[in-house]
Amino acid sequence: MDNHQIARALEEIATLLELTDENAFKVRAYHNAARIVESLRGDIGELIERDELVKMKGIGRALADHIAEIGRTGKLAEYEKMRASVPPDVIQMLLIPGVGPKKVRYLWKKCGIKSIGELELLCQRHMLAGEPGFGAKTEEKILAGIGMLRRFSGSHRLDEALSAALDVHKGMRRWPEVIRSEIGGSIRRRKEVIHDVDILVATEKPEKVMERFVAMPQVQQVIQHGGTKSEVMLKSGIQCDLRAVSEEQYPFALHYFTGSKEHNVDMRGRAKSKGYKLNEYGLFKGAAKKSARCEDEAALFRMLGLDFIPPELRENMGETEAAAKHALPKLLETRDLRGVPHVHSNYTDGEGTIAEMADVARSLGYKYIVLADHSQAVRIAGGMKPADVRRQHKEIDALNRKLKGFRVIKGVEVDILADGTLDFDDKILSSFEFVIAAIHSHFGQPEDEMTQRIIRGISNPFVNVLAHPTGRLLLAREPYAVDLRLVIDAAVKQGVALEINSHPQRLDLDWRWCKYAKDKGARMIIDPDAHSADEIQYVEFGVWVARKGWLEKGDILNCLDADQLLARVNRRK
DNA sequence: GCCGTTTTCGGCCCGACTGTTTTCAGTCG
Repeated sequence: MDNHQIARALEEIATLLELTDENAFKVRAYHNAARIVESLRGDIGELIERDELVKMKGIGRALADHIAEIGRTGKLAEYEKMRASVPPDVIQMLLIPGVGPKKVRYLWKKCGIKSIGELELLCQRHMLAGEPGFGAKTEEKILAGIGMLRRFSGSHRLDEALSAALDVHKGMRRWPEVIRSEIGGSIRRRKEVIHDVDILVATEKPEKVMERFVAMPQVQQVIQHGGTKSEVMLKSGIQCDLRAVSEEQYPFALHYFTGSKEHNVDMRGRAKSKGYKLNEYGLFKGAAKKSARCEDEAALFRMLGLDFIPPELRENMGETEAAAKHALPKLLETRDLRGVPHVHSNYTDGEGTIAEMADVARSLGYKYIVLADHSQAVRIAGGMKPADVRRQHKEIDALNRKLKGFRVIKGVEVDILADGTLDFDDKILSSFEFVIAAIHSHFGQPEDEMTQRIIRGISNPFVNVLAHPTGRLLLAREPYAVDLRLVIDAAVKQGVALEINSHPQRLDLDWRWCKYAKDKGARMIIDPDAHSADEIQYVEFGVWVARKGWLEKGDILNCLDADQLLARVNRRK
């Protein structure tokens, strides 16, 4: 079993333990272990063999043994019986907003309800009110929750959540009661998938702000409406939470509501060990009623002996330890990028002409683009035949003669065919200055076949970059089965860079792999895979991925000028 | 279940909101 499968098994056990009313801290230990295993890069089999899991923080003797058993046998004997005793649809009920393990357990054990459908029926017939802890309002809330669950998946891509958040936030900033405000939560941490929008305001009149918030035109339904905290469902289908604090409390609250939860737990533990109590309202020494003063988040980190931790890093992946040792990376910034690789034109499935794409990139301050239209096999995108390539290269030459201080590099996104050969022969490939290789077909191959296919594809000496290494489409298509570890190792060996495809639908390479790739000596490029001129700005999303992955300027090839970039990649041939 | 520069036992982050409650449990983040 691989890391992901083991993590899922641990999550499942944690959920089962919740339903059986097990010690909450034990439940947390399993959730925590699942997260650790999920973010582990490298071969968990080796760690199991060498019995090194137990050395990791959060995994003790018992969990290490359990993980080993799951890794070897695919299951955990101790929990098989429990799993068999809980009907799978009972677990589904936990997905209903407002329904947690305690309620599910009661409904299942005392009322015999085994599925969301049964629960819905009983609520509609008002047969639940009267049970201890359940009333008419609870029935309404459960029905609303079921409706919400059916209408909305509850997961949204970062670009969609961000634009919904900005829309609400823009309106809010005009209110006279709002002193300052910010979008926090996983959007501020730039996670690729978002569950809800968190907004924080500093104000002296929280009730007034809450009234305005729940009455906003973007609001579809009010879920909660309190004096300092409210939750609504937006018409866009995204849940939006608002918290209000005072000006003095704001930096503490901003840190708290940015998360992640795991980062916060770590920070609070750190505060506690230094004799403080940390919450969203302040940092309190001993039993003090009055908080230490911090004008911003940086001051809060300083109080705890830490360097400022950028929001993207706050995932409890070693950032506080690094901050304590003044060893945080100097993260990549968008202005470090000099050029834009991987843009498409109307030669294939792009909307813009080559000149239009170049113009927009130039107006954004970039020095070059790498045009990379599809090769012939990608019929649906109108892939280029050799004659199209020759025509395109003439057009680029003519354009480059006219452009001053900007360059269009002749590139291609060539398909890796099912057997690992490339869609153009070496003669045509040699006519390009920059070759990006990609998978666009036969996604269903078994893992070892896919892995070998990709490795064979990138071993062609004309290939410079492997595009979107897993092929995932967020919330739409799973990654294809591939051993990314072997692929990254092969890319490093071959001197092939890995793409951080910045299209918000892909964000592939995933940030969780960036650190592994970097440690192995890989280089990355950040590109928008732009199919129209306005998509060039997607590179920002790729920069966020790189930042989440602890990457610095020196890790990214398109922080180089065009000449340096080409000199660098041409060393292969 | 984990963990230890106060601890190998007894802690484990902390608070808002809601609904069903006369003081609190459940849920959520």
